Amino acid sequence: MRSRSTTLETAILGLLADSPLHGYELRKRLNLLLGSFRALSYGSLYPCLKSLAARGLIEGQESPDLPPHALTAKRSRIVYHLTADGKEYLQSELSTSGPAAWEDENFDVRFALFGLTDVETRIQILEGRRSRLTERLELARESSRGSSRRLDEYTSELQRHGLEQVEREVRWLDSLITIERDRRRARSTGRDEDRPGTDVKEQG
Amino acid sequence: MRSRSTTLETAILGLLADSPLHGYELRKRLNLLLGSFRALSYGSLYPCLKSLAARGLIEGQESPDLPPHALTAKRSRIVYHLTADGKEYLQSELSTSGPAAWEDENFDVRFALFGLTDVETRIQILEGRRSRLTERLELARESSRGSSRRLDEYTSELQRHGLEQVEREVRWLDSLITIERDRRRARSTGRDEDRPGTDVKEQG
DNA sequence: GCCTACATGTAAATAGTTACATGATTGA
DNA sequence: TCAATCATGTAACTATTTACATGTAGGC
Repeated sequence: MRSRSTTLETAILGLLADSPLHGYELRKRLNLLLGSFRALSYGSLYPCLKSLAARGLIEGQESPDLPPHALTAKRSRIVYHLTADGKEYLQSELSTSGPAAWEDENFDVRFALFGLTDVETRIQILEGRRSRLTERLELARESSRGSSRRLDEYTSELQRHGLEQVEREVRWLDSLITIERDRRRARSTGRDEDRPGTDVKEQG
Repeated sequence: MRSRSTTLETAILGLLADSPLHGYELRKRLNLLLGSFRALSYGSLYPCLKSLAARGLIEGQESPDLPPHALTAKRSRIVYHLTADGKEYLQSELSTSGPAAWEDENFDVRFALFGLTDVETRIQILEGRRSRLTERLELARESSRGSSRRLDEYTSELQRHGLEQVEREVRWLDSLITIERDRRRARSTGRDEDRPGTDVKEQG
């Protein structure tokens, strides 16, 4: 119970907001969610679930219903669902748009949960992320100019490639920002509801 | 002295192979080397230097020479240089090309030190890295096909973007592999020396 | 006088992974 | 019967950052 990563906690709460799940299944979804590689181990997942349960944000109950074709119950699995406190906490987390939301460690998870986030917050996070990346590009170019000794062939190729990847991500963000701004506009000219998220996810 | 990351150690030894440096300066170079962002803190650097010194791979001495315009010595700085053991160790590290060399944590450092690595090893690392990435692409595509429930709009966009970045890196590796194969060919048809690296870095 | 950069270092906190321990179920 | 997948969990280890502690030197 020593780790208290908001990243992992938010990801778990976000998935549980969709449907109740047990640890094993949760892990698979999490690995799918977070870029499909970057495996998360049980050693971090289960302690985190315990911690969330201890704080009353989720509740677990040993699965009562047997799977369709099973004769006896499998190894008892603990299905977790969000409590009212948990829902409230998740919504308050998802409505923040400070620097924490667009740093490397958190951005992916926050983006993956955009379906539960309102348009205004989505735009703020995307713009924050964008300025974070352009700031990096500035620093990198500045330090490569200011550096007295010029770099080794391979080192400079590594840097060039790194910068290119970041530039590409900035363009990706630009296209996303455009889309979200259009959505905001469409929303304000149409119905003027402002409930978070509910009308954003799934339209096909 | 509790951390023994080969990544950081190799990076330090690689930089010291070029010229002796003190910790403060070493950190700046390290941050330049490793993609120009991803700052490394003193809290990991200094303990690592101590550990390397304790194992006899590097040696530190309080700077004897004053900077040109100084009246008194600045706060004593400790300039580290590679020992004979350190050089040997570094060369043995740089001649390995196993999976460890192409995993995420190590690849960048190994690539940045290609100037001290021989052609054959360079090619093996690049090819290993390439197959590691294509393996990931396979897994990701497979799991997205096999997944029963289709993904949320934002989640699938995140995945699409992630896959695109990896695909791009594969093409980058392809071009590097081509270059290195040409070099190997040029080398074998020309002079047939096989000393590692010395004739690869700096030709302008 | 104060802020920035230089310079070295330690202790505690953070965020995980790996290896271990246990055991049921399913299919070849 | 043997391996793979399902399922939960703990202890030890790895690697790192953050905050602290200390002090010098140069510019405004």
